[in-house]
Order: sequence, then C-alpha cells, then structure tokens
Amino acid sequence: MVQIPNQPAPPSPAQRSVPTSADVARLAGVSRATVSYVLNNTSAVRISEPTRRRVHDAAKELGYVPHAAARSLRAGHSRLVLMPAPHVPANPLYSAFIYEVQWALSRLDYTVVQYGSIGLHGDEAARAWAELRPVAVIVPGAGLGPKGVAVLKRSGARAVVTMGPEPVEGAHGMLLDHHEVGRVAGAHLVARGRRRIGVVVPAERGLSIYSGPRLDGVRQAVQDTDATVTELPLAYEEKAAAELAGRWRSLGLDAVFGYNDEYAMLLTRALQDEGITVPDQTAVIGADDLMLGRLLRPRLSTVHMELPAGRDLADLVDRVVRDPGGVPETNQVLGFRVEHRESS
Amino acid sequence: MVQIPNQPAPPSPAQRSVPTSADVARLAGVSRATVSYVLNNTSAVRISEPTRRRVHDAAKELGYVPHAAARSLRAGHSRLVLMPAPHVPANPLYSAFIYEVQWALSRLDYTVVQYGSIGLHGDEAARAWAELRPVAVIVPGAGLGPKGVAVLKRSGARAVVTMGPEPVEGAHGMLLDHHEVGRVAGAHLVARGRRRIGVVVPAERGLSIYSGPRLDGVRQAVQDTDATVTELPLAYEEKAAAELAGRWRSLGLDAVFGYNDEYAMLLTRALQDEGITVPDQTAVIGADDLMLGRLLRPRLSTVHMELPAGRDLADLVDRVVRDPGGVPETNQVLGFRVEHRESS
DNA sequence: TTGAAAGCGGTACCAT
DNA sequence: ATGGTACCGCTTTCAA
Repeated sequence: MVQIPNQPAPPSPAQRSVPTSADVARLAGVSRATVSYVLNNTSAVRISEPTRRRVHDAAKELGYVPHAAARSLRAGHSRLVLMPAPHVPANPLYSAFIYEVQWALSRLDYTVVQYGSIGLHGDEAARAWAELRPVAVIVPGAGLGPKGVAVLKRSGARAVVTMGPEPVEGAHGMLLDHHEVGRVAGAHLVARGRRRIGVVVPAERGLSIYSGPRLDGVRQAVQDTDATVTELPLAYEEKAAAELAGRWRSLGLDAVFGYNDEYAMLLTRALQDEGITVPDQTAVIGADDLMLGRLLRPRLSTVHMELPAGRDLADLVDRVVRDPGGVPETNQVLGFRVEHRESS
Repeated sequence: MVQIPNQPAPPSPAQRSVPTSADVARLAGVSRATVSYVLNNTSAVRISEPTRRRVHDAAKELGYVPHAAARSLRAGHSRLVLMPAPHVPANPLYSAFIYEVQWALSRLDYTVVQYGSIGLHGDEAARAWAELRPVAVIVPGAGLGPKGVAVLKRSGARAVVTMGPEPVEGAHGMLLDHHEVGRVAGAHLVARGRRRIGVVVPAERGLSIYSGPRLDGVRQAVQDTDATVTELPLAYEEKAAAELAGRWRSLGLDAVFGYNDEYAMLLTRALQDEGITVPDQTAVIGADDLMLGRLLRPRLSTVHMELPAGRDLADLVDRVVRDPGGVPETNQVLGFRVEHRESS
C-alpha cells in the first residue's frame, strides 16, 4: 500500500490532495527527475528496467495524472488549438465542419478545445483566449480585428486563422463571405425573371451577423436591374410564418430568399397553407443545402456553400504553426453556387 | 516607449517573447508583487493611485495578458469546466442545450470549454480531461465509468456530472435514457393498434450509441404484446431511403419508428414517393421534436425530450463545486412524451 | 543510471 | 504602500 506521509490533519479521506510527480517519486523511491524520464519515455536518457517498473507501478497505484498547465508552463508552449464556440447554436453544416477540423487536428496531435466566450466581444474575447496561451486559434465569423490578432500573436499564438467576410490583418484566413450567399441567390432570382424579391431576416438575435450580409448581398445583386428588395422580418415559429403568409398577397412579391433552408422551409409551408403556389406565384430559394431541402415538394432551390475540408484547415494550421514566418495572407476563398431545384 | 532589455540576438522583430508580469514590473518600476496586486485589484492591499496608473499603463503598453496556466498552477485550482464535445455532429436540440449551459456557466464566472477528445475512449479520455485539472466536468452520454469518475475526482475535479442512461458511481447526474425514447415511441404505436413495427437504425457510425438503446426500447415496449420489431438499417441519403421504400411492401410493416425526426422525414418522403400512404398504410413517428416535423404533411408525430434548462445544470454544477460533500447521486430524471400529430 | 536544482509565470505571505 | 521571496508541478540541464 501507499505510504502516506504524515500530515497535520487530512481534511477528509476522500479529499486527499492530488498526487504529483513528487508523490510518485517518493513511492517509487526515486527522484522526480527519474519519474519524468520514465513517464515521458525520454530517449536521451536510459533508465533501468526495474526502475521503470517501480515508477510505472507507483504512478498507477496513486492514479497519477500529469498536470498539463505545469507542463506547458515549463515547456513554454502547448499544443492547444482554440476555436471560439459560435454565439448561436450552430447549423448542421457548420457543426459537421467543426467536427472534421477537430478530428484532423487531433490526428496531428493537437489538443482542440472550443471556448465558450459568450458575452465577450471582439478584442475582449481575444484577450480571454490569449490567457490560455494557445498555439493556434481558429476564429469563425467576423468580430476579430487586427488588434485582436496582435494580442493573440503577442501571447504566443503562432497561427491565427479567421473564417470571415474579409481578410484580417496579420491573420491567415479562409474567406467566407455571407454577403456572397445573398448575392448569388439574388442573381439567380433575377435571372429567373423575378422582380419583386423578398428577403427573410430572422428575428432571432445573434443571427444578424449572417442575415445582414446576406441581405446586403441580395441588394447588390439587384443593382442596375429594375428589381426591388423587401425585408421580411420573421421569427422561427409557425405562427409568425402564418402571419407573414397571411399578408403575402398585399406585399406583391414574386420571389423570396429565405435566409437559409430552414427559414425557407418554414415560409414555404406557410405560403402553401395560404394557397400560394411555389414556384409559380412565388419563387423560393434557401441556403446551406441541407438534406431537408431535397425532401420538400417542390424541392427547395438553395445556395450551396463550398466549405473547405476540415482536413485542409487543419493542415493549414499545422503548417503555419511549424513555420509562422509564412506570408500571413488570406489564401483561400470559399465558393458558393446555386443548387437549382424546383422551388425557383 | 518600451525599454527592451538587451538580448543576444532577437530571433525576429515580430517574434519577441511574450511579456510577463516581470516585464510589466520592470517597465513600471515596481515589483512583480505590486503588479499582481494592481492588476487583480487585491483588496487586502492598498496601492497608491499613481502607482496603479503606472502599472496599468505599462501593462497596456506591453500588451500584457496574464498566463492562465501559471495562475491556476499557483492558485491550486481553476474555474475551468470541461464538456467533452460529442463524437458525432450534434443535433440541433443538443447544440442549443450546450449553448445554454455555456451561457449559464459563464454567468457564474466559469470558463467553459468543449474538449474534442476524438479517438479517445472511456477512461483514457477521462485521463486526458484530468490533465487539464478542470474544477468540473459535464459528460454527455455513456462511456464514462466509475473508474473515469475516480480519475477525475482524484485530479481535483470537484463536480462530475453525467448525462446518460444510468447513474455513474461517484458522479452526479441527469438521467437521460435513450432506451426510454424508443419505449414510449413503441408503446405509442402499439396503442394505436400497430403490430408490425419497423425501427430505423442509422448506418452512420457513431450514432449507434443512441440508436442501440432506442431500438432496445421499442423491443421492450412490444414485450407481452403480439407486435413484432424489425430493424431497418438506413443511411442518411435519398438513395438509401428510396431503396428501402422500394421493398417496403414486401416487409409487411404497418408502422415505423424513424430513430429521429430527420430520418423519419427522409423515410416518409421516400414512402410517399413510392405511393405508400402515411399514416394509413404505415404510421411514422420520429423523435427530438424538431421544427421540421411540424412542417411536414402529414405532421410528424414525435418523441419530445424534456431537457433540463441549461440554467439548471449550471446551477447544479455550481452547487456541487461549492460543496462537493453533497450526496453524489443522480437526482433528476429527464422525461419523454409522445407528441402525437398526424403521421401515426 | 540517477539526483540536485533552476526556472517557467504568477500569487500571497511577511517584512520593511 | 511596497518589495522580497517561497512555492505551485513539471522538465531539463549538469554533476555525480
């Protein structure tokens, strides 16, 4: 059994303190250095087999788990990759992407954590992330400015990768511009001969970071045409959709961009219930190319987003971490294309 | 400007090392202790206003960000709450829940991170989590056993909360039994007079942790009845669904539990395309009560899951962290009920 | 082959 | 009102 050193008054049997490498060393009858060598399989040093066994046994008996913070403090760096968790429940597409990235980074021996920096904004958030001294940070969306990037880099982050509408100074990036989603959707509708275009704007707070650019994109698409754009605030509830559909005829629209497939589906259903035919009386197009769009009747046209393979992002991160000297410029643009089906 | 101490050969201008509190102290002309007092607003100590200013200015000028690892190493504890990220892209319901929990814990001044422990299993994963010395761990699903809980607690975790099918020794818990989802779905179909019940089993790897129990639940529901259960492997693709629907008549089923709303929708569409009427020829029920079920025609019956408010889980965690002495027993059971609509 | 000891970046006690 | 300093847990020279 373990020889527990005398202590003044152990608070409680269950609350004995966390075993350290010193405890392991004591139990194995060796020094802390030896413990470190053995448990890390340090190749520069040869430890005799009997000693190795004693150390391993002691570690197991105590249930020793190394202290990551102490280790990386000493090492001066970590393999931690930080991904701020999105401020709104992520859509399936994005969740899958996050998952892929995590998987690929794990394979490259990084520790990936999603940081829930809810309530923090911009550079304030960057500071909070920097406290963890991540070796890399992957930031979706806008919100991180050059100042934030600087904070992270000054705190030792070797790679900062943004996925947003525009390049951020000092950071590598994947350009992901929601403006463009709206633009291709709008262009599609115009090309199909539609002129009075509605654009769903989710009432849900937090979605405005996406819906704003998407709306602007549609506006841009109709510039230099005789088409018009009408904002349509809509909460993600049947009642709200029914209400909107109820006054649809008075709006005089012949097409609508549904913000994404889910809102598009919600509205489509309400329109159909109201007796408005799709696409004849009103063309509908969504975005994100979810499975559900293919299952609707008529099949929902949508804007398909060309996300990079999670694997590619992970490789980019790894490359930059290994050689931070590279030109920190946005070097890949994600594409969008209309998946034309039956609703438009 | 900053007086940068002489260094042998600064690797590169941009790569100057990360500023520490010692750097701040030097620049402000005070001791490290004073820097700590000022930046933490230590109330037990009074620092003159001029000194405070000098420290703050120096910190700002250097872009100083404290080192979380060093701090918690010294403090002997952290406010880190770890939530293993799910191994499969999360469903919308669960994503929203995670988000709520994060939000509520942030309000309570915890740092919440989702740890992407992909590839690690069971107690191996627990060890990886323990290295971060979290003050609390929230573990969804099964997979964490009493051993894992012990590892975490021995490493200083004051609260371990599981959300799974059964209580885990030593951990607090919310009981969330997917077995029960299948049971109420099965019972519902039987009560509606159905006897030949199909159960969709997603072909996607990783989903088996949910689909297995759900299937078993249906089996349990039909015990002591003359109803039968048929497994229906199904990939989440239109082609697979069409294939299944194509041989539907030969299966002779009069009802199907779709695993969840999304698979149920996929299959429903394929059945309808095949000319099979729902619910007349085949009753369909899903699970998770997603919005899309309400938008289908016929409206999709579903199993609604009573998740706790994220706020409640956060409060539980906080309570246990403050007083780990409490009885570590599973103390809340999440409920399920059938939301009967038109498809069954 | 193993051990002693310095030091990573903070914090907090004890002097001054 | 401040500064000196020990120490948190671990890694890594340098000596023995």
